[in-house]
Amino acid sequence: MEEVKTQKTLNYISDLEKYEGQSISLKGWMSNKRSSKGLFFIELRDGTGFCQCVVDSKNVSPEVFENANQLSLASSLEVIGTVIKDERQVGGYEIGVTDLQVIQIAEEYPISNKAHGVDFLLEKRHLWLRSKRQWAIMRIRSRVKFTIHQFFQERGFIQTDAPIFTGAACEGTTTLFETDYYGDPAYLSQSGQLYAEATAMALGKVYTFGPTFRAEKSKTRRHLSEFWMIEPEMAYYDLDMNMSLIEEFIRYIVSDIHENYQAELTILERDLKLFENIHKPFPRISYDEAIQILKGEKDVNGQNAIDTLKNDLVEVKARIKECQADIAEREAAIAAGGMKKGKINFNKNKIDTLKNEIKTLEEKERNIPQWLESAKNFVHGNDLGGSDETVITRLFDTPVMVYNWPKDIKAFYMKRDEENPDYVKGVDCLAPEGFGEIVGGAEREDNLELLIERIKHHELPMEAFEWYLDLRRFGSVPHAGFGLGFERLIMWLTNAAHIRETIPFPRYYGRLFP
RNA sequence: UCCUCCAUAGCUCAGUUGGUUAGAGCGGUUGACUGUUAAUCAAUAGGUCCCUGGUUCGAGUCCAGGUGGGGGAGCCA
Repeated sequence: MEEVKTQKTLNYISDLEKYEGQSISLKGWMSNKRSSKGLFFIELRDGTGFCQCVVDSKNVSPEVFENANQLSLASSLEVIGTVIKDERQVGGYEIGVTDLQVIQIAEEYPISNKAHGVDFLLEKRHLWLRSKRQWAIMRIRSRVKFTIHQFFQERGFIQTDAPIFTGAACEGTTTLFETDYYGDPAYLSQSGQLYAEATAMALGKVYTFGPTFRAEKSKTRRHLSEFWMIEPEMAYYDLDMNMSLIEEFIRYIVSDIHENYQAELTILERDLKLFENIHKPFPRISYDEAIQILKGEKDVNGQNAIDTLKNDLVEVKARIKECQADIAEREAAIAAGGMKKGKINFNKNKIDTLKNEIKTLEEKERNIPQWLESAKNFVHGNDLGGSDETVITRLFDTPVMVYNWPKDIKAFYMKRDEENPDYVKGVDCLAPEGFGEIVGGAEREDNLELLIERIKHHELPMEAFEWYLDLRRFGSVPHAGFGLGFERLIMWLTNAAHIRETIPFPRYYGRLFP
């Protein structure tokens, strides 16, 4: 290889403000290029950020100018130039290029800066991760992971890992992935909770943070087959202490992102209302109250769930009419003739965009009546469905905690309510803006006899739970914990359209590659 | 497993009651333009209309079956 002129220390886009007026070298990839006569605007990304590099034929040699000309999308390169403050730029700085060396000219890059379908992008996930939105989501994901550890470590929690191979289904409800374990069947863990209960009895306050696996053939924007879950478990905590911890925890993470990840939130076009409201207390409502709200029997802050939903439907229908009128108008204008080609194309594009919007709206138009029916006809004692959660959280601007659930729809290990034995001390935390359940938790049943009764009632294999029952035989104490779906939290924070965007390489029904 | 929508150029999509040679934008290529922000403008290449069968003088369009995908239900975080 030829001797390459490079500096020994690397400079990064994230540090540009330190180098204002100085000459530096940046190594990265070209994410976009615009040109004018004698001028190239090269958008460079280096992993730490994005920055426009200006190649002016007046300031560089003909060879360097030709190098810039050759660059194709995603090509790798090194740029040497002066850091110039420029308010027009997203990061506030641009590079006045003096030298530019090509590292590799990329083949035709499949991902353009225009719209793509989700399936196509997931097929190219290894490349899609380079796109600006994905970049922002991955950075926030990394930060939240760090912050979660920080939150618990600061409070004296010990991280304990739960096994991934398990011999039996923890809760006996969901479908598990079966594997061959030295000739015996084993399952990929669907929850680390029971193990966290054991380590909590050893270490007091603990948390697990690892992958979990569910073999449900779910095809929704909120499900993955492999996802990360964080599961704190605290000895001597009751339901109220548990709820307070959930609230403090979520507020801590959301506030941290708001304070430190402004640039990423801007790229993601995240509505900042979430961050303004996160300091308000999270409402705690019982299951019974939630049902009353859902059925429209009880208002929240003067708002009625059923009326709100009906109003949504009216608005959707009105918007569809608006779009249709707009399309008709533009089509008539084109048909009338005398329009220039550029203007015709602009209008055709606009029409396509409107048609797309109508498709999305029509899907809502089909769904909302179903949600209305589901809400109105909700039978007390059933579990809340995804649409029911949306209807309830629609009325709040902070996360909402729903506690005290009918025992038959919850897992066997939840502690029964002494005052009302048909209920258990479970809690679900629902995120606003339609993102739904992000936390499920409970105070655990600490009474040996009652726990055995519940295992029998759920027809679970008693022998598989003997070790778990030991936790109640030897110094049983009140304790509580919760599980937080990491990707659901990221989805909510980043306003991701799909949970598949919140993990580098998503695994779900129908996808194992890349 | 059920309900529902969809499959046309590399990508995102139009394509009318079945009718001659299937269109646009983006991306690619070539050219113009010295401050562009998904730049703009001009030209140009690019097609197994998902598969199989059927109806018809004639199917991208209609019918049946299949395959693949989106959204939702169930289940859940």
